[in-house]
Amino acid sequence: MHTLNALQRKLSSHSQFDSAERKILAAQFGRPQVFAARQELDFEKYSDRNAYLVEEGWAYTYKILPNGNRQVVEFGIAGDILGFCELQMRRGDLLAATVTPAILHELTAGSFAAVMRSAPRIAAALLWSGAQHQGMMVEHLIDLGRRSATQRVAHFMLELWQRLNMVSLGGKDGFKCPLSQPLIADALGLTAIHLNRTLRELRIAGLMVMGDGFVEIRDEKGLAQLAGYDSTYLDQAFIPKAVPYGTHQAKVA
Amino acid sequence: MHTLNALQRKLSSHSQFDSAERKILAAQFGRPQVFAARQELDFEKYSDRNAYLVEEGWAYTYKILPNGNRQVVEFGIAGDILGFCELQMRRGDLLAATVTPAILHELTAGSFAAVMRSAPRIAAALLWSGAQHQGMMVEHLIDLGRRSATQRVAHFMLELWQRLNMVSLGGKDGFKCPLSQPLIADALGLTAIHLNRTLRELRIAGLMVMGDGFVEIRDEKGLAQLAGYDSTYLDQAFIPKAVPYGTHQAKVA
DNA sequence: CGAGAGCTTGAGGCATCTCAACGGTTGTGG
DNA sequence: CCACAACCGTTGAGATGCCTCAAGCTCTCG
Repeated sequence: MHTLNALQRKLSSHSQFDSAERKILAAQFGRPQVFAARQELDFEKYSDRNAYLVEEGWAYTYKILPNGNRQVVEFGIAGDILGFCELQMRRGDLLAATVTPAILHELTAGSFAAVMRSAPRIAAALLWSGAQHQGMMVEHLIDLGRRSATQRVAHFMLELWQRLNMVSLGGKDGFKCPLSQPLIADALGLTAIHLNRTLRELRIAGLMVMGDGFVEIRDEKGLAQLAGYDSTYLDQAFIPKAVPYGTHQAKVA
Repeated sequence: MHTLNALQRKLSSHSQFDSAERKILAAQFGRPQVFAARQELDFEKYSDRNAYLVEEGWAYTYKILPNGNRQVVEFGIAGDILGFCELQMRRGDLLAATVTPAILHELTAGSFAAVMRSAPRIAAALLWSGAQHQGMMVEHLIDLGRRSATQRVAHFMLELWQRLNMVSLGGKDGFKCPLSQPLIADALGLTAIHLNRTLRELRIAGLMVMGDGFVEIRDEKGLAQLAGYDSTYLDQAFIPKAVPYGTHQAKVA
């Protein structure tokens, strides 16, 4: 039961699980597999569709356009679930791959349903995590739509840092980051070339330095102001007042 | 029970509801309110957070950046739910407003929980709709990140047309569209000025015409090819094979 | 030792933005 | 009923942020 640490760590800021709940999680999600770096992930590996829960390492989802352009939709780190929406819906054009060597749990629609059914508190935590995920997508949208290149990079790095800190993978003044410049560029809607120049600007401005697989945040406040960064959409403290979805003891007319 | 038609129409492509289920829907979601055009919607109207289900009319969610720029996140038409993720999560910076006069249902976290609990098939349909919604956000992301202005407009219009058709609000060769050019521009990450020129190009190319509150699709295939439009992410036919979330009769180890 | 990938820099081009202006429509208040 | 404000749609001219093309260097891997 030493696996599934990442998901529990992430959801723990929402609620702690007891041993029965941990058992359910382990039974349903506990099939970790080792993947090499730069390996494609198949959302249709079996007859049914499946999603991936990241236990360790980095992965991402992306789409290739007809003209060959690539748009990275999201990066998955420990505790993240990739392909959740593909689980619900046939959608052949969204692809996924690992960045680094990674340990992933393959989730099926059935295992998901079982968890939602039998462990209401986990279900609520997963929905909370889904809402957070959607908040990130909104922010990503704004990045691409209305922020300049420097703002995008600053915002992206601050968000990534906070996400890593939420699963104890960040450092005091930076974080390990295996993402290549072409990969980040395709997430931010930029050219790798322009991203490179933007990173240089941020370095010269004394705001942040990226290199050697590490991102060093030199001036958090400066970056936050530049990016208009407001982290409430990742807020861990908020717990909904109302009964969370999935508590199935009561009957309602 | 003549209200809530829009949601049922939208979800009907996923599954049909019986009279008991319709009763639950009406009891929990059936509090329609009339709103004027251009009216702000408050996600914190009551002590608890609330979302809005669109019954009739058009609305949208957006965010204002520190520099005054606006990014429209999504447009809501009949059957759409705005602020779902805000229901889960405190997030003060996302705003919403009506475009036209509109009839909206105010949804609370509690009413949502009650539906999820007591009507599994509706819960499954709502999750399906949520997945579709997320698919749209992915496509929106790609619009902003990797498509040219003409491609964005073409893609946006085709998607909107299909969404309207899904709730029987579209026409054979176009649709009524109350969105102003500044509004669409802020959704697509463009200037209103440039959007205007882009629309002219599309008109001259014989692909589509927008004017007088109507969008006329002149060459659907041409637009689809230009935009790289693939509508599978809105596919209505797909129904997941596995047991949907929320069926709570069985117990799982 | 060669191939492939990433990082970096230079020079030129273009898609889109900014600033500016005008006419039409709608709503509003005196 | 008129005057005015606010918003929208449209067009022009100039500026610029980002892209494209091109090249060289480094590192890793087979």
